[in-house]
Amino acid sequence: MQGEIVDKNSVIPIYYQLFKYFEKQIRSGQLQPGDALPTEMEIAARFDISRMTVRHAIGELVSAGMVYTQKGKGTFVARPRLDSVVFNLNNFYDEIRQKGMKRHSELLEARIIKADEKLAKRLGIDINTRCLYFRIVITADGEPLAYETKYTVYTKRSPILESELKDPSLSNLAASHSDTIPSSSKRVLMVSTATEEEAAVLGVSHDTPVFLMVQTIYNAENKIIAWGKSIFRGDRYKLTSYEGWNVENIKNN
Amino acid sequence: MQGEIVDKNSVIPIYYQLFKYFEKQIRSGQLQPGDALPTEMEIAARFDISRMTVRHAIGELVSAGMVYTQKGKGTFVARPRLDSVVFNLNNFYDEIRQKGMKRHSELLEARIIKADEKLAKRLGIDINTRCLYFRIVITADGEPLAYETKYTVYTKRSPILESELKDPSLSNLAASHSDTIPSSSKRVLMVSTATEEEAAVLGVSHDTPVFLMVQTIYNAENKIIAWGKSIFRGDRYKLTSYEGWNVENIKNN
DNA sequence: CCTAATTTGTTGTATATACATATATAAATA
DNA sequence: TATTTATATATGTATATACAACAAATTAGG
Repeated sequence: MQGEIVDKNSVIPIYYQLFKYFEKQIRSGQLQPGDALPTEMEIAARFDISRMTVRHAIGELVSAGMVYTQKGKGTFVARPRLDSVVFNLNNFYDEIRQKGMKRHSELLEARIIKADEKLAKRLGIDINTRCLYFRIVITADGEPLAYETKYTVYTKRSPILESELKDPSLSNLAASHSDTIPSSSKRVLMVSTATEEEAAVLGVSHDTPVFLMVQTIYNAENKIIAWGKSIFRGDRYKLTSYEGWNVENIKNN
Repeated sequence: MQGEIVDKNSVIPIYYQLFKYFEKQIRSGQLQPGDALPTEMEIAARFDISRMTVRHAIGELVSAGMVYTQKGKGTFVARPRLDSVVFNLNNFYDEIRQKGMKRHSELLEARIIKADEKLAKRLGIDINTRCLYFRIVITADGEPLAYETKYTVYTKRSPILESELKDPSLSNLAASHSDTIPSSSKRVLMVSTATEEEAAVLGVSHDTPVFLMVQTIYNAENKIIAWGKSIFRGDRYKLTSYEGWNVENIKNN
C-alpha cells in the first residue's frame, strides 16, 4: 500500500526505511530511553520482511548510539549521555558560514627560515635546519577572527602552491612540504590573553581573552613534521555542543 | 591450524578476528590510506569463509572510520581526518585524575530561591517561581579549579540528597528536582575573564583568563529544567584531542 | 579513430536457514 | 520450600544464494 511504514517497492532500501522509522520514534519521544523495541522476529513479522533485514536496521541504530542490544533480553533505547561532551572544532568555522559571512584566509608571510633552538626542539630537528614559516589571518567579511603561526619541515623542497592558500590547514601544509605524509595530529585548546602582536593583528585590545590552540602533526614514524599555533578571538568564537536524541528541537533556543 | 589469521574453532567470532587483523594492518601502516583492501570475494576465498562474514568484519571497520567502501569499486583505507577535531569535555576532569590528584566537589551553598526576572527568563518560568540554587567549587588536592553556579526548577519538591553532592552534575541535579526527566543538553564553551567573585573563590587574580561554560538542560518537551554556568581556571585546564590511526604512539610526547 | 553498447567485476540489498549463546520463566526434584 | 533442571525466548554468528546497482574495461559498429 501507499504510505506504509516500509515500502518494499521503494528505491529506498527497506533497512533504511526501518532505521528512519525507529529514529523518528526515538527522537520524537514515542520511544523513551529504557523502552524495549519489539523483538526482531516481531518486527520481521509485522512488516513481512526477513529478520536479517531487521538486524541491518537495528545495527545502524546501534552505530548511531540510539539503541543497545542485550543478548537473550532484547533491544532497548539508549539513555543519551548528557555528561560526556564533545566539542567539534568545526563549529569554529561553521559558525562563520552560518551567519552568511564569507571566510577568507589571508597569507601574511611565507618563507624559508633556519630553525632556532626553540623551533628545533618543537619540530624535533637540528638547529639551523631549513623550515617553512607561515603567518595567516582568517577573516570574515574583512574582520580578522583568528591569527595563525605555522611551521613545517622543508624536506620535499617544493614551492608553495596556490592550493595551500585556499586550504592553509596545518595538515595540508605538512602534506605539501614534508617528504612523509601526515598520519596523526595532536591539538591542545587553552585560554590565554592576546600578546601585543596578536592584539594588533586581530584588532583587539591588549590582554583580551582568546582561545589558544596548539597543533602538532606527526608522520607514520611519529616524527613531528609540523607545528602550529592559532589564536581565536574570544569575543567572536564559541564552541557549542548538543547531546540527546531530540537535539534538533532545541537548537536556536 | 594453530596461529592462523582466522581460527574457525576459536570462541572468538570469525568476523571479529578478521576485523582485528585488518585493524592491525592499518594501524601498523602495512595498509596505508588510499590502499585498497582485497575484494570481499578474495578475502572470503583466502580464509575459506563466507562473503557475508567478510562483510560483517568490513562493516565494523567502516563504523570505526578506518575504511570506506565504494559501490562497484572496492574498499579502501580511509585517510584520517586530521582537521575535524572533537574535544571531549571529560579531559577537563580526567586530566586531574591522571595526575594522581583527587577531585572533590564542595557544595558552598544550596537553597530555595524565588526566580528574579533574569533567572525566570533563563529557565523559561514565571517570576517568583521557586527554584533551587547551587554554588559548587571543584578542587584537586585542596586547590580550587572550577566554580559552578547552577539553577534547577523545583517541581518535584524533594529534599537535597546525599548522592547529589557526590555527582553534582547539572543533569543529575535536574533529574533529582524536576518532575520531568532530562532529555537533551546544550553546552557553550567560551573564554572570558574572572569576575571579582569568581577570582576570589578560585584564588586567582582579577581578570585572569578562564573557560566559561554555560549548560542548559531540556526535558522531552523541550522545556528548560536546569541552567548552569561553570568557570574553569585557565591556568589549570586544557582540552586535548588526538586524531589518526596510530594515536597511541604519540601520546605523552 | 571515436563512440556506443556490452561484458566483467565490485559492493549493496534481501532472503532463508541453522545453530550458538545468553536470559528469564516454568517445571521437576530433593 | 529451596534448588536444580528443563523450556521458551531473545540476540549473535555463520552460511548460501540471488539479484540490484554502480564502475571500469572491453568489444562492436560507424
